[in-house]
Amino acid sequence: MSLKLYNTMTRQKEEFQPRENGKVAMYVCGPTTYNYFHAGNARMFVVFDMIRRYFTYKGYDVRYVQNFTDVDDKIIQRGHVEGMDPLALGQKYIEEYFKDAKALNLLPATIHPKATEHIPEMIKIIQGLIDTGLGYAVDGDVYFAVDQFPNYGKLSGRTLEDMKAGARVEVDERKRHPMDFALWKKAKPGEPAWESPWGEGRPGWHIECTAMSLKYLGAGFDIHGGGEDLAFPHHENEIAQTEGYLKGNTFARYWMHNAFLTINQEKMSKSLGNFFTIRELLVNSPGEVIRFYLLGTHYRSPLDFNDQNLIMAQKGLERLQTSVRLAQEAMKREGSSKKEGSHEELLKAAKEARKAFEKAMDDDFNSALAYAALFELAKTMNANVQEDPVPSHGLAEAQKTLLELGDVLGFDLLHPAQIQVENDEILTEVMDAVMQIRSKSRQKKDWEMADFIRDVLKEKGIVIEDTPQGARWQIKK
RNA sequence: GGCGGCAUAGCCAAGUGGUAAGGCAGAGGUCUGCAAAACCUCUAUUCCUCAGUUCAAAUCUGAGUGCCGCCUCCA
Repeated sequence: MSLKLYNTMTRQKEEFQPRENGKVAMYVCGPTTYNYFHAGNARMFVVFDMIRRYFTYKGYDVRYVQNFTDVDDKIIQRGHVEGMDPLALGQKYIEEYFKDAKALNLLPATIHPKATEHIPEMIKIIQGLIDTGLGYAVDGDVYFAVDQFPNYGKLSGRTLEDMKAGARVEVDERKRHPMDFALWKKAKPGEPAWESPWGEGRPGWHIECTAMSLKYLGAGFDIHGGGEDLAFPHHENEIAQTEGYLKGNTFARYWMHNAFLTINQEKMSKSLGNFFTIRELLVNSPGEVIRFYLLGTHYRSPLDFNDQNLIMAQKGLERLQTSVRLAQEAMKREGSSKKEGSHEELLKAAKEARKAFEKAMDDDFNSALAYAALFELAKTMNANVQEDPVPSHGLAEAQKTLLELGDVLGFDLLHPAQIQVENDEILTEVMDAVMQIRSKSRQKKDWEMADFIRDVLKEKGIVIEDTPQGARWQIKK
């Protein structure tokens, strides 16, 4: 039952050993809130949400911290463009984040700290770095001296020499080393600013994660995650400043990075402008479909985004939802099968699905492989659901397992829309009447009328299906 | 220039030494007044190319080709 995960730091899969028995402390880099988040960001959120859920399933008490970068150059720039106070803009998109997160069924983090609420903690760390010679102030800016930190580059597997050779950026003359990065930025007039020992300014990008992760998780916490583009420079710099501040103690024990979402094989990014926000995608696709699509590929493989893939995901998810629906309908029917064989087959299938599911997820969270376990179970359920009488006992267990495992991946296979319909008394009564009328037509072999009713309702998004046990209907958008 | 990743059926996608999961699409069949759903059967002698290691390779090694990412803000 051991769980293996790929650690970017060591470039191999390692057995997960928590810092503290039975507990997992993880920090995931959250969004910079200057816009709605896009599908690429969503992949990261969904992947780590899935990881978090699986740890919980395994019995760990998970403390999950995801920050909001609510002050930074892009927010200031965007605020300027929109004629809005940058800090207010940052808050606005924090609120919008939660709307989209809900649609994707992302669990709220244990703590969602904001950069702007942790300035004093950051100043303290920066001061500590200056005191030990790892940081230096120049004209109101403060930089981290990378050549004073022995293992700079250990996460991304490069050396200062490598980077010097490949430097593509104009070097700020005031820096002691070209790769030195900002811990504190002096404010220009009109920019959001906080008082500090070096004058008015704002924190550099990396320092917030150091301050907030140390505050809420403490040194040497278990997992630090993010998109693979964060490995360098963001996480590299976090390691340097944090372990420098901690006098060499380990910052985080496992580093996890998800691969990108691509569009036409190219990285989807705000910089390239080739992105879709989740808000836009939600107009045509339910959040659960987007989620199903995002987890259908292992998190460390690139995933190409297009409409066809989204449609395939929708069909796949519907298959699982249909299976649950069929099982529920079957169990409502009278009687229970005497045939032990069906019970046995279902119980065995449930057991094997769980086993295969766990095996897949234990191997570096292979959600794509875990899907196969769900589909196999659904297939066995479907094959037994038509039996009359119904093997209720085995079916109930199988359905329970399918729902539970689906939930671990963040899918509600009970199909919320359907539940809503069932709670709508008027709709249910009207539909009962319509179904009776159609049933009469069919008894009189008035196929024209029966088909007409079916066609009209289909246009309204209500699908009627005739079965040996009678007709049934469901909402399908 | 430095560092790293990927290449599996029409499409998506698992599989890292033992003889190709799963999904979507497609074909045939069962059921059905028809339709839908579901079920059954079929759909990669083969995993970018070439060479090598091995009893055995999609999996390991080397060379090559193609695509992508990081090195600058980026999930």
